[in-house]
Amino acid sequence: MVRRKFNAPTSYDVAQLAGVSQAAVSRAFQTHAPIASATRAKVLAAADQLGYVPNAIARSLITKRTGLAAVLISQDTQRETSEVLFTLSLSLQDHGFQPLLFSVAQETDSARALRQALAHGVDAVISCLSLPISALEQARQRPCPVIMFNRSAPLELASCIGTDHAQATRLLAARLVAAGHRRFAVVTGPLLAPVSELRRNGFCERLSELGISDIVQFTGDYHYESGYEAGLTLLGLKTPSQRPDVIFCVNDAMALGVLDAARFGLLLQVPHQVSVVGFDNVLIGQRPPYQLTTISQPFKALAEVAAQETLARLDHNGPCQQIVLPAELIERASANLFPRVGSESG
Amino acid sequence: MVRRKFNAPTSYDVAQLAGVSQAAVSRAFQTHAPIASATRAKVLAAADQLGYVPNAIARSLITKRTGLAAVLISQDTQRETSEVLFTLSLSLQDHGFQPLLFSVAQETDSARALRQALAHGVDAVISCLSLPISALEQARQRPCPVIMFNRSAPLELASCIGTDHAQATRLLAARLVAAGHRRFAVVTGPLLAPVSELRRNGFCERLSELGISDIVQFTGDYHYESGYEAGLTLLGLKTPSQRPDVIFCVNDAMALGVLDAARFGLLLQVPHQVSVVGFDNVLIGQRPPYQLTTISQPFKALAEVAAQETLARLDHNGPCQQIVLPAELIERASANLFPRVGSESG
DNA sequence: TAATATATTGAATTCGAATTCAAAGTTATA
DNA sequence: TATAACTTTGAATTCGAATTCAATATATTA
Repeated sequence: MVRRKFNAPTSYDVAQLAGVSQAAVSRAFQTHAPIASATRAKVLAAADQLGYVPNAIARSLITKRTGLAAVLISQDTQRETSEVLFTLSLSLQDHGFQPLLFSVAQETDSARALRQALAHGVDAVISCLSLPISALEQARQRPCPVIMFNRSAPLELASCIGTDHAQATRLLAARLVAAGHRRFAVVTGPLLAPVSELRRNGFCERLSELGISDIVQFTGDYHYESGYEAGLTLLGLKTPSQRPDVIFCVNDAMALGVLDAARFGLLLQVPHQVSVVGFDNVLIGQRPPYQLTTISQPFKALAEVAAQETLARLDHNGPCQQIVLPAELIERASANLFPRVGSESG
Repeated sequence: MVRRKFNAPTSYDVAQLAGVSQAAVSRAFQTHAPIASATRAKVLAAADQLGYVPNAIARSLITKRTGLAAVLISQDTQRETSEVLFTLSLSLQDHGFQPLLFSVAQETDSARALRQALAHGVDAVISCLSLPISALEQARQRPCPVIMFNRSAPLELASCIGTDHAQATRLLAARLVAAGHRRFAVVTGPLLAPVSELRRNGFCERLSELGISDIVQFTGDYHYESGYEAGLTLLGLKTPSQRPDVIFCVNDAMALGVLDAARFGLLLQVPHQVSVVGFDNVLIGQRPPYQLTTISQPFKALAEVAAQETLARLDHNGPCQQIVLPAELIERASANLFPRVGSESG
């Protein structure tokens, strides 16, 4: 008696039942293989009867394709963005890839995650984490294409798909100035957090171009609590006339914190006494108690582009591309943002 | 010139450089293989020099282990639970498994997802989706252990790890009655949604045991908007005396909707005129504008248990287990929930 | 020292599907 | 009808590491 660890039938079992060779079975399950349709029908019938499905492991050993796409994320990048992950998953699946998740506790563990992904034979890597050059070079010599998602990298080493954070905050800055705001404060993420930097720099540079340079800054950590603290600090001044009349937070979680600090902590009127703007368009921001003005990233489109880029890099051996998509300003009641007059180019 | 699609060195390359056989290389990378430590050192040095890492695909073909654990989720099960996914990922990774994600648009697509997972040769399946018996049987005959996460299944076919939803809502019901509430309303998820049923049934059964049977019900869809609608419907009665004095929603998203409908839509005082309770303990519920009383699932513990159960089923060929962990009541300002007198056993 | 037990070793085989290649079958053309 | 051109087929090989098994080397015991 043959004793297999797996009971799953193999191509030989199917071949025997269908009265053909193993090669025929293999061909029956491919789209462009030379096989008579009658033969294929016989094979598929036999396969169906046995419940046969080609073994993906054996297949990848010879085709060098696993159908796996590594997705590198960290707790932080995932926190407000299960939306990203889910959208990305669906897009990847639609294009024939299964997302293999590599979660790291800290973004600095990204290199190890990449190495593991390569050992698993993934066809491509989609990284929501920054990666050191050395890691990117390891991937290239495989070769295994890397697609950075909202992160940057040298274009000869990886494709970069992302939102145009800086452009979005440039437009926001101009819009706020046009609406009459003059005293600005910015709440950022941790120092050196790449996305935080992009958003802040776009905002501050445009303000500076418009002649506003004394911008109060507060360094937060992306979380609600640090936003709350920022709100108390920035708005709880002895001399109210010095108080910023608008606070821009580089993400929504902190903006919600600022809002609550302003209203519940300091009993200020929003947006009458202070305007608050966030970035991310999290669900809760659109609810009645918050009505947060914010910027929305085109995640669906980005995920779709990332999946397509994965295909392009693999199938057509395409070059690394940089693709940035514009974000959208969502106007709600948390900010005075009067209708703009004329067009404003950031 | 040898032309390989992958440039990665193989065990033969390492063997040649180290002056040993391919078998020796293979053994050098295993923990309990018979090999002299001097030989292993030679091999590892050569491997290091070439940047060799064992090819996981080839290894799995013969070992029948891929190190992959499928995680089945849907948009709904993921919506409020990126926490689950992340915690689960970390636990699985800690135990040597890499989570392979299968996202489905609807829970009814779960069988197809399971079939795909099996074709990918996953070592185990962790399903946050209900699965039809036929699918579970396919998995068993592999054999590939299945662990249901907050879903039920016949215990001879799958392990079931989950929160004790019914017990939690039973305790809640008793607690609300003890606090003096008498007119109850329940907002549920879609009809037949398994978790929604567990939560509602526990709640209603306990109320019924305590002599309260006329409980108003509203069928929602788990989303904020349906909660808002529920709030308007349940609380916007012509005769305020008929109004429920407490509304229990089977998840937080709907509870937030009810809260906003009560306060902003109908200008009612919470919890003075109506108490609202949810389930899930989403982040935003703990913020000042909501202060939602809710029930918190022990996700970290559940994820850890699920990962351990995966190991137990695989390595020790253990039997399917059912493990339920208690949930915790989080008391906040959205509900009148006076200190209980004496102990209450649900 | 001889005999036995133990530790290491490498050649050959295995896992399961895809692919190569030569042979056989089929159809189209002269 | 003979020939060329194409289609279909299966035997054999391949992918890369793990394992089996017989052979060799080393250590232990009598």
